[in-house]
Amino acid sequence: MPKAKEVTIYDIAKKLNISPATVSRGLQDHPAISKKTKKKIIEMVDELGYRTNHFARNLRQQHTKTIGVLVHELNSNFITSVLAGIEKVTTEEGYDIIIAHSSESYEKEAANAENLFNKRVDGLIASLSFDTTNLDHFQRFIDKGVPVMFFDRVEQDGDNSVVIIDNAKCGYVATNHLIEQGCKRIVHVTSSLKRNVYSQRFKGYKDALFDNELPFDNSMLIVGDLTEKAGVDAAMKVLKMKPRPDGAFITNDFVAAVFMRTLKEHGISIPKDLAIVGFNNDAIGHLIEPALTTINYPGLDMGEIAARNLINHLKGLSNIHQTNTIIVRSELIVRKSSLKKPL
Amino acid sequence: MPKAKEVTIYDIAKKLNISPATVSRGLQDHPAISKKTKKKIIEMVDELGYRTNHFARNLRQQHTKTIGVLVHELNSNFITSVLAGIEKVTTEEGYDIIIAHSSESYEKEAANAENLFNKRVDGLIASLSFDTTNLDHFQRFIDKGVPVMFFDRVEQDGDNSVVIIDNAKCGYVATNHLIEQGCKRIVHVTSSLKRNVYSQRFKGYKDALFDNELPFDNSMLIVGDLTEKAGVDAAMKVLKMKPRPDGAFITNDFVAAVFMRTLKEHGISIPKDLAIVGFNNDAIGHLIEPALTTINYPGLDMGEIAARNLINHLKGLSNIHQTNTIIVRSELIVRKSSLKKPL
DNA sequence: ATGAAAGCGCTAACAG
DNA sequence: CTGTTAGCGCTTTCAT
Repeated sequence: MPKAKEVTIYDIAKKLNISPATVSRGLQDHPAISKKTKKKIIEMVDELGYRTNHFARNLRQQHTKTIGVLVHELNSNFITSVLAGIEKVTTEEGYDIIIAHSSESYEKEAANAENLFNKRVDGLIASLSFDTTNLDHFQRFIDKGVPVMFFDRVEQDGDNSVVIIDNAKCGYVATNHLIEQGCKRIVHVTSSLKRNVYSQRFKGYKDALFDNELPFDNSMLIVGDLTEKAGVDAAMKVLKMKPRPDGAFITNDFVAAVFMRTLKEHGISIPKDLAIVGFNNDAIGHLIEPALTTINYPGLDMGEIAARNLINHLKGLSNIHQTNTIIVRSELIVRKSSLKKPL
Repeated sequence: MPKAKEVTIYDIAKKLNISPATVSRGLQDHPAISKKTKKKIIEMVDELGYRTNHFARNLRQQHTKTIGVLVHELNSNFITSVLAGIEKVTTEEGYDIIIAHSSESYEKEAANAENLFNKRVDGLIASLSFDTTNLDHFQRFIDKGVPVMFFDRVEQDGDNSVVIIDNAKCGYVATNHLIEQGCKRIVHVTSSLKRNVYSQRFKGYKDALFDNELPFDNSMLIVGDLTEKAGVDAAMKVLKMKPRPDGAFITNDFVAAVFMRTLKEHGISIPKDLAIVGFNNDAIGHLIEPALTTINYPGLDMGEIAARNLINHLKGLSNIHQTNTIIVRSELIVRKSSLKKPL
């Protein structure tokens, strides 16, 4: 195990017969350093293989140039696009990110928040886990003046800064599309209504029914988690309902795919007997049969926007607390799973 | 923006009328500190809301207690399970991880490696990107004595420590299964044969053909990347082949799903006309129709093993360079996409 | 069982 | 344009 000593700015300074302070300044492209010395410094850096010691720098500067990202899971298209968006702007701006995921558990989310807090991230971007109901674990950040941006799964009352889509509108559009296709009895398969995204989609769904003078009763609302089992259970429930529903608006593509498969296994024809609209535009959507109508929303943009706003705030260029809520566009993508009528 | 001053061990020391050194030792559970003072320290920590400054500690100790994880992508089941495995043992051991992904690009991989190197991770776990052909960017780690564990996508010649499955065997088993089902003309859809995993699966495929006295020629090998387009292209190629193949061993479930969909769109019946075996056991596999026969391998275990070995090495408990290659189990999961005969 | 003191590598205020 | 100096918060000999 070779143990080559680390090169420091002192080594560079000595070799060049200048002071460490000058080296430090040269390295940061400080305006008050002559081009000549800068060049000499850069050359010596290469020659000696110097690398900055971030710990020394952070210790000194009292900030970390890293931002924490707290998500519920990593395994969806949507989340990975958000991550990509965040990554894009953070690396542009020279920030690092630490990604933590909570596996949809409140405890883990709180623990991760704690950990990121202790790591002293300069800012935080978060999407809440499935069973998170209070935001106490973010209080410490706020108390210390560490800005927090929430995205997608957020707590909207309160004065947090959030980046979201118009979930109510999406729910409305999805449901309305089913109605236009001739559906009269549309179930809604969703997840915990305590989470903003689901409660709002539900609201949009109900509004669409109401506006079209279709009745709603509670048996048409099927709540589960987002697992495979939830999809199967929902399908089994629907199979037992009389009269049988002729449409389903499902809050998640994966669940929709499972739901569809299960119904097909029981001889239901999609979309003829029952039309389906999902949510998220995940890759599975156009691999299953029939291809899944769904709501698309731009994870990449959400990530970029969240990160951009956070960093601008950090740089003092803007204040996060002024632009409280940012809504990004979303759209219905029509595929075969919902088409009872020809286009 | 409130700016509450950070609490340091000096504050604790002062309050307790002891020295900072004692506080430091108390915090690390040093044996030479009395239970009484330890207790007092812990209490004061809670009272003042002290949190360790990792930068000061790292600066002093010259190690970071973080390990870097370099992957090609985040968006597969397999990778997220590996990550979960790594996370499990690293958190147990008090290590942090920094995840970087290269989007299958060599440049990004090299840049990420560089970045992790500069972050001074204590160790590195990596799976190579699609078009990585040389390992120069890891040389710096090795030179500095920073241990590196590769998993899955690795470069096997050379004396790197790797955690892998027996890809050749998997290729053999998959192909053999198709032969048992009565397939005579089996194509192999795969990705760059420069990557060990693909070249070995290819080898297994060829060996199985050979052992069963089936001919192989190059038209049966279809190489692409792992995108949707690759799946479509492969299917189009197969449609034009005469005589038409009656089996396909495909190195990736997603590509297999696209491949299957495309063939079905062109009137090919699966598995009757053409049987398919995929690889990875991704979630799509049992959502598509017919459900996909595939090779399952335990990402979680691979992650745990890689992390465990790395950390043991770091702790001096074992030497990574002795146990060069670790092979974990893998298995064929038979579903309908390959079943020409009843079970 | 505890304390004093030095130093990890860097930056920034101040001085020139 | 450059140097001097102090100090960020922690750990770790070496003393006691």
